[in-house]
Amino acid sequence: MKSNGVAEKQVEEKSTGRARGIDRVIALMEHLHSRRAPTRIADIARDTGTPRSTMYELVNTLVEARWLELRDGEGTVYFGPAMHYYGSDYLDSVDLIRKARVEVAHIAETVGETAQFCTLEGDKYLVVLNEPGRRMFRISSEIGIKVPIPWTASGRLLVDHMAADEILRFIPSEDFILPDGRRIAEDEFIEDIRRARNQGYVRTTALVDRFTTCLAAPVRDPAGRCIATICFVVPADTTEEAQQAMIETLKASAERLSPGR
Amino acid sequence: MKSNGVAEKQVEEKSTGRARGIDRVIALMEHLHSRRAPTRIADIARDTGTPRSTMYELVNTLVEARWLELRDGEGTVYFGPAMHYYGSDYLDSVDLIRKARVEVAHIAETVGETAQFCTLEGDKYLVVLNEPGRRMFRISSEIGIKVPIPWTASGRLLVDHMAADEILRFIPSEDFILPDGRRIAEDEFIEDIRRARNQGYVRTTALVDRFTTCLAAPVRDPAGRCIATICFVVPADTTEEAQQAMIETLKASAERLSPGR
DNA sequence: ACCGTTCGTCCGAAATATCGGACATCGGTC
DNA sequence: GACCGATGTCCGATATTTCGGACGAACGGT
Repeated sequence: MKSNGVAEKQVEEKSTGRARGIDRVIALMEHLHSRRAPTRIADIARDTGTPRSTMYELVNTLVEARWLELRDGEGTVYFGPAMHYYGSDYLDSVDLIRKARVEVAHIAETVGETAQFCTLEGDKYLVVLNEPGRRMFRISSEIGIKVPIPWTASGRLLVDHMAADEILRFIPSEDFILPDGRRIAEDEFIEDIRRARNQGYVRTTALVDRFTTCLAAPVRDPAGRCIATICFVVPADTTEEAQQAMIETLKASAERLSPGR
Repeated sequence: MKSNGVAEKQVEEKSTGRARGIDRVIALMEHLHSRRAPTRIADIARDTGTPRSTMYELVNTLVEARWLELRDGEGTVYFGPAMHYYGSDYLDSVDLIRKARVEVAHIAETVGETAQFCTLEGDKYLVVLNEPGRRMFRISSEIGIKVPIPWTASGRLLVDHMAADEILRFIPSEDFILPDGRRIAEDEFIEDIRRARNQGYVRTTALVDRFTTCLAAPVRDPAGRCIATICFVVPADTTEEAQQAMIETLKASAERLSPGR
C-alpha cells in the first residue's frame, strides 16, 4: 500500500478531492515533522496534495493561533510556540515520562554523553526524550521519528517478551535492512535479544552509524515486560571501562524508572 | 460555574453557531492547556461552546492522529505524544531556545534549584523552559502560561528598554494586582526596573507566593535590549551567600546566551 | 526591457462537514 | 426497580468551507 521509509503522505481521498480542514492540518503538521525544517507553503501544499488556496487559508489560521510561525524572509513556515506548550503539558501528564526526564537529564549531565529515553510505537522504535551530552556531536535530536526496531540497541530489549517467531512476524521484513544496505541476519538478531535479556543491558556498535555505539537498559513493568529503555549514544572508541560505568548508570536509572520498584 | 483566573475562551461566532472544525480544535487545545488536566469530552464541549456531537467527531479524529490521548477509564482526553514531537521540533528550530536548554539544564543540575528561561508574549510574561531542581517542590511547570509582568522578577528586566510612561501604558492596569489582592505601586515598580537594570540582575521575594524568591538575569540582544531572562526559583530562606552565587551563575549563563557575545 | 515562475489574494459554486436532536447504554441513588 | 444524569453513536438537512482558477505583484535570469 504505502512504504514511506521517509516517504511523503498524501491525504487519502475516497472519491472527490475534497477533505476536511482538520485532516489537511494533520497532514500539514505531519509533513513538517517528517521534513524537520521550515518549508514553503506552496511546497507543503504540493507534497500533501492540498489545494494552494486552502493551504494559505489554513496556514493563516494556524499562524494566528501560534501553532505555526513564519520563518526566514517570511517565505517559510514551521512549528510555533503553542506546540511546545502543548507538548510540555503532555510530558508532565505522563508519570513515567516525567520521571524519565529527571533521570535522562541527570545522567546526561553527570556522564556528559547523550542520553535518551525510548519506546515502541506500533512496530517501530522511537526516541521520546533526548538530552545531548557535552560532546553535542549529534545536533539534531530525532524525537518522534520512527526507526526500524533492528536498527537500534533499545529495540532488542523492547521486544524481548515475545517468542522468536512472534518477533519475526511483528517486525516488517524490510526493517532488517540497514541504511547502508546490509541486512541483519534474523537468527543473529534473535540471539542478540536473548543475550540482552540475560545480561540486563544491550550494546550495539556501528549499526546505523559506523562510529557510534549504543548502550541501553530496560525499564520493565511489574510483569517484567520491557516498556521503555534508557540509553547512551557514544563514540565507538569509548573505552571499555567507561562503557561499563555507563552501563551500571543506565541499569540503576532503568531500575528507578521501573514501576513497582 | 467556572471562574478560573486565566479566562476561558468561547469560540467566537459572528452570526450563526456554526464554526470550522479547525477553529473548534484550536479552542479545544487551548482549553486543555488552560485546564492543564485530562478533561471529559462533554465538559470541553460545554466550556468551548462546541456542540457535543461535533466534539466527539473531532476528538476521534485527533486521537487517531495521536494529537490527543484517552486517559483514565477512557473517560477523559488530554494531549497526546504528537504534540511533544512537534513541540520538540519547535525547540530545536529556534537558535536561542536551543542554547538556553543547555544552559538551563546545566545550572539546574549543578545548583540543584529550579531554573527557567522566560520571555514576553504580547504584554504578558511566560515561562518557555523549566527545569526542576533536586528539591522539586514546585511540581507543575507553568510552561506557556501567561502571567502579568509585575508578578515576576523577570518581568522587571523584560521591559527595561522602555521609558516609564511607556511601561505603564504597555502593562494593563489590572496586572499590578497580585493574586492575594495586594496592589503593586507603579512608582515602586518603575524604581525596581531602574535598579535591576543598573545591577544587571533582579531579585523578588514573596510576590506570587509568600515563600518563594526569584533571581533573574537578562539575556540581551546586540542593541542591549532584554529579549529573555534566565532565572532561579528558590525558597525565600535561602542564604544570602548562596543567592549571590546563584546570581553570578545566572549572569554568566545570560551572558553566554546573549547574541553577539 | 522582456519573459517565465512563484507568491499571495480573491471569488463564486457546490460538495459536504457541522449541527441538533433522537436514541440506546450504563451506573448510581432512593 | 424505577428514575435520573451522563455518555457515546447515529442520522438527515443545510449553512458553510473547501476548492479551482483567475489575477496582479514580485522576482530573477537573459
